[in-house]
Amino acid sequence: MDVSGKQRPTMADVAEKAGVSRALVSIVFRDQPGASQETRERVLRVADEIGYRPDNAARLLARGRSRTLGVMFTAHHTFHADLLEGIYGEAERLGYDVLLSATAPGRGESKAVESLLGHRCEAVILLGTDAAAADLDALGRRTVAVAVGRRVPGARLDSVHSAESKGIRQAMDHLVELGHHRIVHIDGGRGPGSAERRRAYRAAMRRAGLESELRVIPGDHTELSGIEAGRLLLAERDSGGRLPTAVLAGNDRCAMGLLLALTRAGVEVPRDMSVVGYDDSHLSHLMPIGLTTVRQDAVLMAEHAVRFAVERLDDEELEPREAVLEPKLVVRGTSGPAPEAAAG
Amino acid sequence: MDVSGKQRPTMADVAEKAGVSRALVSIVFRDQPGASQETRERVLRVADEIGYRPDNAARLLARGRSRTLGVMFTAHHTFHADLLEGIYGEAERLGYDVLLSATAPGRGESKAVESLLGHRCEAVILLGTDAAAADLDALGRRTVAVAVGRRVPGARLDSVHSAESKGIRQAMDHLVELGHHRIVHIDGGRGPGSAERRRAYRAAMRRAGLESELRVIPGDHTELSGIEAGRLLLAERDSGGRLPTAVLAGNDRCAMGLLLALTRAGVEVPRDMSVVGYDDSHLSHLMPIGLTTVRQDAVLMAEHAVRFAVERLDDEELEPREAVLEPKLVVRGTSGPAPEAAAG
DNA sequence: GCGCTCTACTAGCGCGCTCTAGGCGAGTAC
DNA sequence: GTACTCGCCTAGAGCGCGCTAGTAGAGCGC
Repeated sequence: MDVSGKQRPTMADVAEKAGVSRALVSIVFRDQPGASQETRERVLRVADEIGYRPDNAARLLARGRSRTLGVMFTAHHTFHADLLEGIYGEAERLGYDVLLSATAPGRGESKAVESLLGHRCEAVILLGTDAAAADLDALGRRTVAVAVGRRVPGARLDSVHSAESKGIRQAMDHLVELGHHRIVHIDGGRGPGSAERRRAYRAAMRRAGLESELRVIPGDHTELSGIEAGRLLLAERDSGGRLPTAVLAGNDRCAMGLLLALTRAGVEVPRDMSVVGYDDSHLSHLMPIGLTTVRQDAVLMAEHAVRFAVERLDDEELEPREAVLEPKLVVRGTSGPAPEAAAG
Repeated sequence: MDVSGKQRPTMADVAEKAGVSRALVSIVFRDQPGASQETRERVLRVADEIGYRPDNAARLLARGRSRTLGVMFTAHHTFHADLLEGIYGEAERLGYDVLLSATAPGRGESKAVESLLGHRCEAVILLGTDAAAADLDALGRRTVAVAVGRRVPGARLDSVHSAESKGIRQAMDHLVELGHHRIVHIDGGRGPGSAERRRAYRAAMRRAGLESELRVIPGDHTELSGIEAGRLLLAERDSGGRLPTAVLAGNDRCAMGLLLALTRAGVEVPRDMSVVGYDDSHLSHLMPIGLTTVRQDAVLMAEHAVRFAVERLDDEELEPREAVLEPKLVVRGTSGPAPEAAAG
């Protein structure tokens, strides 16, 4: 009866077995008016019996709309994982399905996006893209796109990011107030938001009259870059230099790596050095004394991104919009008074 | 000309503009024989001009097969991120597309799987599922499914996992050889592989004549559980107890959390305590002195999983198979001689 | 001339669904 | 009676593609 291979049952099978037309089955499954309660129940029962499930591909095709959002993310970024949770929630609320596509070594952003578009996503949400602005502009013209965590001035797409400069300014004010002078920044290379953070760091150093101490160590938003920066600083100390009293990391992952390198080498945080991260990803809460970091509300960002996408789907003519969320410094245990200040 | 909304161009548009039939365009895009080189180039050029891209939904529908694998994973698991990379690679090699669906708070495994199936994935690969064996069996009967990182004896699906007991045995042998007696295991609750690891730990302790020291602290494969276990141990020490000399963590994330808790509290690893992880995820390489861990080759596991899925798609009648990969202890910096042994 | 093969191409059905247009019977109004 | 509505249901076109069957034309042998 049923053993004839794993042939998916179709609407026609349900219709036949329930003694109604295909159209009626369709109505029932779309939960639309036009069928009696009795028939509805019978159809659903039969469908369940023969294991029928609507075929999305056919559905999309027939409907013309897929009500599916594509999300590009990077597998190893914990902050992206935080964002994903928010995206799933908001998308479900708005009646959209979500498809994921990861970037990974050997699988660049364009491949990931192509895959999504090929699966008929109506819009793509890019988490932390580092594509050229021109490419993003082109993408935005071809389809509905939203960039998260990154400003893309002039490009034809919506973006959601936090006011990087404000976040950095808060962090820097915090450190300066604690008496820090030698404040080093490990940056995020061409990662999303890095340019703004770097700029804000420089500005803050100047404003505090610390231009002479200004120093940016190149990094890339991974634990490894934090570890390497840590090693670099420790090596400098060992060859007679002085450690900075505070480090402003490019993000939490980087801060995490740095902390590991430091604690391993016996540098106590925050007694000997303060460390501030950026993101407030899952990691930051986890640490025993907590990472002082600049909070970007992942859920809020995610919700904005989804809403932008959906609103633009409803009205293609919308001008590109930009949501700039207020970041907020969260002081936890990794920042404290500067050693000099404490010593005298 | 082109401004008429964001209407996706179809094959017919390309055909018309190139002055050929739809079928020919189809041939060109499927890279099939039956078109002259000249025509091929013209069609591709035209397609590029008007921004045509094949519509997957229609494609699947017409073809009957989607050649798409669905992967369920958990957003915050770094080991899953490692697996994903391998999956993408192997799937591409075999000509399959990959669709991702994450589990997250508020989005259980069944939801994630339904989403994949709804998008016409031919097979689903479950990374670290903790679903009941009966559910997995049902899933395996309904579609082609592969469970990664978990044994599912008796269920109608393929599985790929490592020989947990061997891995644990190697780790335990290593610790015992180093003179450790008080070896505690933080387990992974009902997480994949946990039961086997727990059992193997117990067996190893017994074999080493250390039943009296046997102790399992409940955990759940997250950093947090490592931190909490760390706090617990430290609290016990502070109220007069003794720290274990070694901890066998449920996975790397847990080991990571534990290390953070320990180093924060001034417990030096491996001088005061040895820590061994499980997975050899990205994290483990990153740490300055490196985490001693049991290596599960993510890429290899991923490749097996993809191949199992594809092979079963080609031959539905295959008996359920199980790939058991040899794990391998990787000794890095977090394990060393037991304190007592070193002291005397 | 015929039949044959080979290459380059096309017509048109069908995948499983949505959705518009409409049918049918019963009720309600006049 | 006609005219209209309303609730429940169906016929059938079409979504964008893949694919089978077939055609047109060139070349070649006899």
